[in-house]
Amino acid sequence: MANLIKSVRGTRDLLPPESERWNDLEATVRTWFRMYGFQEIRTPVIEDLQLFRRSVGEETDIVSKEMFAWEDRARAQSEKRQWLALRPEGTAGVVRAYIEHNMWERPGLQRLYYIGPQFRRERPQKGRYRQFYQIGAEVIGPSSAGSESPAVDAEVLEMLASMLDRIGIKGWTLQLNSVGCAKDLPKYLEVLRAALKDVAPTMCADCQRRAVTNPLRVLDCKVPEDQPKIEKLPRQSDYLDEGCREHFAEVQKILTALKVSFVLNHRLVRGFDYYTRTAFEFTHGALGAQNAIVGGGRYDGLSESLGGPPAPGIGFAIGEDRLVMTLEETRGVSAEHPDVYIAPLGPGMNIQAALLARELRYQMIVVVTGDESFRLKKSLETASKVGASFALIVGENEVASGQFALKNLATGEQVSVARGEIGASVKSFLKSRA
RNA sequence: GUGGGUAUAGUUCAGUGGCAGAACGCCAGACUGUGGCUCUGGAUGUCGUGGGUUCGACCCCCACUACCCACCCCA
Repeated sequence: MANLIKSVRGTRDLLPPESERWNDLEATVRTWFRMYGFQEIRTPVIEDLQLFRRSVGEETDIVSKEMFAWEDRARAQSEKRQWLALRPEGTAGVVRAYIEHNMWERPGLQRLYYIGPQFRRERPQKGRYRQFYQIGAEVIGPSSAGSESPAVDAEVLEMLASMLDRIGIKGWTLQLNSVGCAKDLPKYLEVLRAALKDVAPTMCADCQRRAVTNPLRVLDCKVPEDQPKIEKLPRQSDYLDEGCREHFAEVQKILTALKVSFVLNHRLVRGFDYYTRTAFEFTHGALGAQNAIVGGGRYDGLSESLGGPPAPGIGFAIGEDRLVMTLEETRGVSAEHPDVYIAPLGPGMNIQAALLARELRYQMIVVVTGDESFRLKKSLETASKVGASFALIVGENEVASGQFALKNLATGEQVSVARGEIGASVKSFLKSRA
């Protein structure tokens, strides 16, 4: 078994029963989205590489070194050369679709959600995969539709908080910050750079590098010795312009009134260039080093930077892999079990079993069948191993008489039931148990 | 991209410079169409890959690869 083909680095298979847990999770998330008027959008996994360069940002780690990208061979010889990429995040594609399909012409705000895989060529570790899944949502639209309102920020955050509660995530923390806007950010960066010029050389190697490439990331440093120095750096909150400051204050006011708990973290920095004003993260302690389960923020200039109309928006992405991981800390895994295992007995009985199975399935009963070649002993053994509630014996005698042996595998009790009654007696038992 | 750890049956893991192991799981049987419990039997490994040391390597050495964890980054 040495040279079998295996799943490639950073990817994995989701097998039952874990896959069922993912489905459960997605089902509750979908209904919760619906309660807030969100509808699903499905965009391609492949996009034009330029999309991510222009939205996430050329200089970010994600775009500069973590993308799976290749040149489209069909066009390589023509003038219209094109580079394609597997999407590393979901917002860019949604905003691209918003622009491409003139969605600003639709009434009101667009409330869109998506569930799907994202790809980043990182070194895998706990809670970090090269193919990972995000549950994301965006609220986007013209300002006239209210897209810039702090009420939208607050609603999105309140939705997330109650969604996490509903899913059963205990002990999350919401961290909140305002990262400024196109008007005030350049000024803050200037001040920060100036301050770092003196301090950075005394800090850790990473900070020295970040002071040049991405000064905001210095705020995110975790090296203990650097902390006092970072605390003395100028704060972004002191450089927000009037509008951003009021906006942020209003978001907090609503959240407080709604009793959504949060902590302000003026050092919260996000990794994409498009974020403006409200930025946030939901973190959870059970995840090790990769402790963010949700990340998001406002992106008021993104549409325009992609050549679209002004369309302020706010969105987030939940790390579904990490969400499931935190769930496993608190809940047990429950497997799916068939209601009835049909044990065909002897030549020709596979056909009879198929007929009966269809009748029962039409009554929404979960049916799995054995094979007529099996000895009854083996069929019953398999039936109890797969966790079926009942075994239904289908032999020549039963077919001839129309009376079938239905065995309760938990109690061992066996009854003879007329063909038309099988579904009803199975269902009444399942109902009594539930 | 950098550092540390790990690699033996389907799974979780023992193990010794001299014949490859356990538990669980899987398959079969304990007289005909009755499971769970029990008993008996069985299969499955190039001991991650490639080199080296040695009379002899699963074990010692080197390289590679993969996985895990951390840095980095982020969901």
